[in-house]
Amino acid sequence: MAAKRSSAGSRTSRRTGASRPPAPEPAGEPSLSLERIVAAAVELLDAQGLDGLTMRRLADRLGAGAMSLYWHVGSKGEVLDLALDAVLAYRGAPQTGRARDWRAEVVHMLEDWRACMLRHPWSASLLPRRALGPNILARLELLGETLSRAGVAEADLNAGIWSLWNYVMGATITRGSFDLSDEDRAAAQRRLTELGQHYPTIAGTRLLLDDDWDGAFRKGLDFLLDGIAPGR
Amino acid sequence: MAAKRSSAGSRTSRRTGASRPPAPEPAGEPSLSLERIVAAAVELLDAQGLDGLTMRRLADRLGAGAMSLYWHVGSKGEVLDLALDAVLAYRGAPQTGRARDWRAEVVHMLEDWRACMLRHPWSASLLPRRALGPNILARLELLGETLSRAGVAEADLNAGIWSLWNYVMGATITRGSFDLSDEDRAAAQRRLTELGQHYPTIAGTRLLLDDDWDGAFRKGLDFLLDGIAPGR
DNA sequence: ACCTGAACACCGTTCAAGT
DNA sequence: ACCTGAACACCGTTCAAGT
Repeated sequence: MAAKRSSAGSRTSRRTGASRPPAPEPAGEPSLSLERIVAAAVELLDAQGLDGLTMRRLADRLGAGAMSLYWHVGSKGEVLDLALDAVLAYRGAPQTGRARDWRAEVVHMLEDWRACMLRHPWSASLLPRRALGPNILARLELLGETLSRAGVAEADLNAGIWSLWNYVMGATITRGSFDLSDEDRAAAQRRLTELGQHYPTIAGTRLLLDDDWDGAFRKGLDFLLDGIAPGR
Repeated sequence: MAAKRSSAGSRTSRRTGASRPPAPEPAGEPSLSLERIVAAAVELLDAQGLDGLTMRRLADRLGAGAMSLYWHVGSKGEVLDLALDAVLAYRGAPQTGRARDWRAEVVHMLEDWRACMLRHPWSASLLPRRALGPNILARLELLGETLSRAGVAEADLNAGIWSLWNYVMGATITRGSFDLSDEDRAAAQRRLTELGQHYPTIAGTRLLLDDDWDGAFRKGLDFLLDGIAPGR
């Protein structure tokens, strides 16, 4: 009953529905709607990054005047909230016939979460700064439910959920940022090697040149899960 | 020999040194210098946040014209880099007479790291996006050295370091962001309770109202350290 | 109900000068 | 060597109108 609480459906264009026959995409600009705005925002963010999203540019891309957006949306922040939630829906683990390992379930969901954010590199750094939309809450719920089923004590449940959140956020934000500057990373490692006497350990392990991001993510996640539910 | 490679000392005002007697702070504005600029930037960031730092406002606060900064600094990004590094120096653990537990060493350094960033709430979200300065590298080196001493296998060392980095970054960025909006958090939890049938687990554990940030940080860190160096 | 242009109060940075 | 103001090409958002 409390299903359609979000604003997503309330103001969208009904023009094509009621008085006219549902003219099949009349070739011209199909006029504004929340859905179109959010979709265009995601495209623009993917193409140009966080700084690339500008109300003027967004309107341009939609063939509208800059101020037309403000009828559908309260502020630029709202556009960001909606774009973020749009990008984080979870389809769930693939259904094998058999009941799934709790650990496989958690790993699958978190790797998918990370993958979603890396596909939209602006999203990771944005997520901790904005309100938690329904898609994010659903992921947290799945996490809590699965850990609980795995036997994590009630008193440890919140700490377990947040530690996984923290790990995934930190890993993805870092990965997304460093990705932009392979050049800088190599330069940093070069400087680090020059200064070998100051940083012998991490110069030796070539910390800044380690390229196996996916493997390192999985490995750290295993460390953490080992600690959260030891011996399972 | 490669010690003073950073730009920090190269262009600073020598006015008070050579031709004049070292006039003891002549009451007027002491003119610009990299040090003064960085110090003012940190103050401004602390007071107004990331969006509050503006080249014009920064110059204003220093009693200079807006463009004067650009003689000392290449861009706004450079100001951010320097402010960030200035804020992350590590004094090391307090020296007790006895050799320190490796685990206590790691926990101390990471809790201090987190505390530094929370004292300057703009810093956490900035750190993963910018180059790694010497203070940050020194912390990573300490981490690697300590884990290695604790017996973590060479092959696991980078993964161990990065997983701790990820955890600390995620935790601190999240903490710093949520701090700004207790109101929103309460509202989110209220909505979450209303929608109890959709999110029964995290509604039950009151995930969004959990206020013991320090305790949760420590608990998650213990999970992770248990996984990185099991049984020590 | 939906969209618009002009205007306001800002940005970071380039440039040609000043001292 | 150090600092400056004017100017350029932008921002998000308010407002008073248009249809």
